[in-house]
Amino acid sequence: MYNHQAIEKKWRERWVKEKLYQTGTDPKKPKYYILDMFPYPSGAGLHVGHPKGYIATDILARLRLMQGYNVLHPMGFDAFGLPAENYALANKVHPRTATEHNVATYKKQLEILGFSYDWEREVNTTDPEYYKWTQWIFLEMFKKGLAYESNEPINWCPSCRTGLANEDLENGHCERCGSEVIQKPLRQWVLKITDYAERLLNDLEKLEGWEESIKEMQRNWIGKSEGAEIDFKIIGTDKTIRVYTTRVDTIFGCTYVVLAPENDLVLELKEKITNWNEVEKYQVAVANKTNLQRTDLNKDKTGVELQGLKAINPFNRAEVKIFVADYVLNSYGTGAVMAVPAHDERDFAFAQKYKLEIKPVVFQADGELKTGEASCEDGVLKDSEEFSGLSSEEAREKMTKWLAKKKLGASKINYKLKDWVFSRQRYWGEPIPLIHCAQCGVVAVPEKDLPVRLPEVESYEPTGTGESPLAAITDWVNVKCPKCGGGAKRETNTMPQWAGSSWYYLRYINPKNTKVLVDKKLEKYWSPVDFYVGGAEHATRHLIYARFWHKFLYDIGVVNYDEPFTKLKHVGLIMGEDGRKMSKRWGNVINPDEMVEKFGADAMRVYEMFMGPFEQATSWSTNGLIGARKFLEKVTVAFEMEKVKEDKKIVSMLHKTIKKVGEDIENFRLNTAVSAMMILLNEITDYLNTNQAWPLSKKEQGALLQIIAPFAPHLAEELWEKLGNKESIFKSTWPVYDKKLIKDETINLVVQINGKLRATLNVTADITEAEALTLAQENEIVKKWLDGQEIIKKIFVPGKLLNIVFK
RNA sequence: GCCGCGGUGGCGGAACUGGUAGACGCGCUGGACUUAAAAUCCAGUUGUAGCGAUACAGUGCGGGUUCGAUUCCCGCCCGCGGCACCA
Repeated sequence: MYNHQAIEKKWRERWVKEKLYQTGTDPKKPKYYILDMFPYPSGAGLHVGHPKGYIATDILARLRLMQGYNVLHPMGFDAFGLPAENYALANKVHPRTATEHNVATYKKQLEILGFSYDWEREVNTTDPEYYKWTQWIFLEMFKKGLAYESNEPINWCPSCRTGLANEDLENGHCERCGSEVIQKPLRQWVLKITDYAERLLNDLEKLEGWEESIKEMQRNWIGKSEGAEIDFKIIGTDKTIRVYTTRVDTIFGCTYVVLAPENDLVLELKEKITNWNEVEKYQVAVANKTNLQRTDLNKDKTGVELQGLKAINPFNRAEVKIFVADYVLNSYGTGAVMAVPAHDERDFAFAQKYKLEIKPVVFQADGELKTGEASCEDGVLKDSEEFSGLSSEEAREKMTKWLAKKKLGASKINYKLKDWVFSRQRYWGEPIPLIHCAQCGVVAVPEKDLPVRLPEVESYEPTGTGESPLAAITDWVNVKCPKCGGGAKRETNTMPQWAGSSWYYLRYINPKNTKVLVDKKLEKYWSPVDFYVGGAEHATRHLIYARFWHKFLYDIGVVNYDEPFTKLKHVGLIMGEDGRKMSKRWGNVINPDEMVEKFGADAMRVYEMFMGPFEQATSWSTNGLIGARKFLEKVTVAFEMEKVKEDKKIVSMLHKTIKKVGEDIENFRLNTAVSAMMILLNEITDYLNTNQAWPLSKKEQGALLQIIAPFAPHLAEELWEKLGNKESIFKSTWPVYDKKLIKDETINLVVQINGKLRATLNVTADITEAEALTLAQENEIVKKWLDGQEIIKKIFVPGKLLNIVFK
């Protein structure tokens, strides 16, 4: 049993003393920027799932270090946010105090796992010298017109008493606290991310190093759709209903139009609506529904006809009824649709319920038409006047042109992506650096006055009226207008947690320099991030926001690349031993500190990599961890042997393993890398036991330690030193495998008969087909199978197999 | 419903661009050591039949392509993740 506690402590101290992991700056060397998503330092501390990603990046970082790269492998903390504030509320301590405490705990926990972070570059989003630049970026956006105030109804969490972006919702519930979100009109700052929608979508194509699943989620989230807006005149008024559709081709089947109940047009038509009472009652009923009721109860469609009004289908002059119904969303498209029940499921359900006409106009090539349901596929148009006979695709193009010519509509692209609600009515966030002046309007805080620091407050309690607690601090709020010098008030909203994490990867490049956001020269060298690793839960928020900010910074000339992360992998969850998500509720939470103390950081590292494919979720098994420890134990025992008696076969195996481990780390296939090392160790141990000597020379023993080192850095250092090396193993050069040695002299040639394995022959690797056939035919089993058969075909795969086919 | 990913022993998982299915680890069984247990070491471990060599079946299900399919194609079933009245 090796003493992991003593060894690990010894080497951690030595690494710090020697500044081993200080970021390399030799300009002649290539660079590698490898980054983990930085954690939010919660009060609960790290759980075993956290380190999985960190271990993997650490292994790759250490490989790159040994391959002679300048490696940038930093860590920091995303420390603004609600939990610290709520904790502060409950315990009457400043959120900063709670945050500092948690950061210290996290650092300690990260330290004992032996990561090669350059802590001199640590960032913390709550540091005023950091958030100065978060504020600066916001101001640049403000100056470019990308930040605007909006009084539109926003998602409001009554429990957190704060506004939320669409991305922060989960089935109409607050993602953070789970309470039901309501719509509340409130003055908010909003960022025009939709201006970047097209680029955010298109540039996904360039990101070859990203997993398809995450790119797909982003595509979904951006939700581009191409269609047309069409005007329906309302008879007897000067008003028109503008609808949005992606299926102009079905317009001859339009039998009514629908407005969202909140559509302003409804109120404008009040005088002409003969059943206004009924309509108004419906509007109120819908307004009282929560988001959840509106979206989740998608079974029964409801609505009310606007009696006394008809609209005109611009294509065939048909008069159609007008409805309000809450299956139409005011926030998407124009808040109005043309209903084609024959070719849209929702319209079909509504038409059935209210006994409205269903008129099919698009047919499949075979003339078939489904009955009892809407047929939504493209087809060939009928009963569509001059457009009859066209395919849906042709029709869409021609009809859109027709609309444009007649000035009755135009083609239009819509996105599901909404502008980003960027303000929070909270204390523990970056103050939005704006000043409201009665004379000058909204004025940016001058750059020289940044950062706008968070003031000390008595109470963190949100006011509940929609104002941030900052609003109560009058001597902070009241300022002079930077423009006119008159009395003015500070903006009291703060930024969402996503703000600080939208650019932190740039800060690591020059964390000590507070004069600029990012040093251009250093940025040119280090950007973009070569490899980025983190949880899939950030696929549609953090990763879209960061891409958005990065593109903006690119546009204003701050950065050289228009995508921040070249390669991205997401880390699979570690589940409890019972296969369920780790949670206090199930009592299946594993504490990493305890595991490290008992079995060592090296064992923990090896085990978490060995568990399964990196991206996949797998269940924890403490027995598995013990298995990893046993492997390290074998390594230790082997290095107690001094005598050497080289063995060709095992030397060859070592070289194969060097090749495999190197390639597997590159491809993040860390489970098979560990397995390959275990196989090699098993061979070595067998040899040691029978021969009482090492099958490898001292130098080869060193190479073995070098490939183990990224996985189990402490133990590798210890044994490396024992081999007589004076310098750290991470200052050594990654071993190069000998191509000649990985070639096998003999192979097991598989002999199949009619595709079934019947024998394996141990033969020289370069055996020819003729030789193989002769040998095979001498084999007793093969002989038996071939007896009396007429061979019609032979397939020979050199170095692999011979397949003999008869009859 | 739509999109993405996946389904292999008792369990986690391996198998390169179609070429020995089950590597490696866990667990289990038997044995050695021990007064005993733990630890360690050795042997076995997909199922069925057989003392055995061996044979047959076998990678969610049903088809297909191929000398040969976990891998490719078609049609299903199930699980996970995301989105969801987005017109």
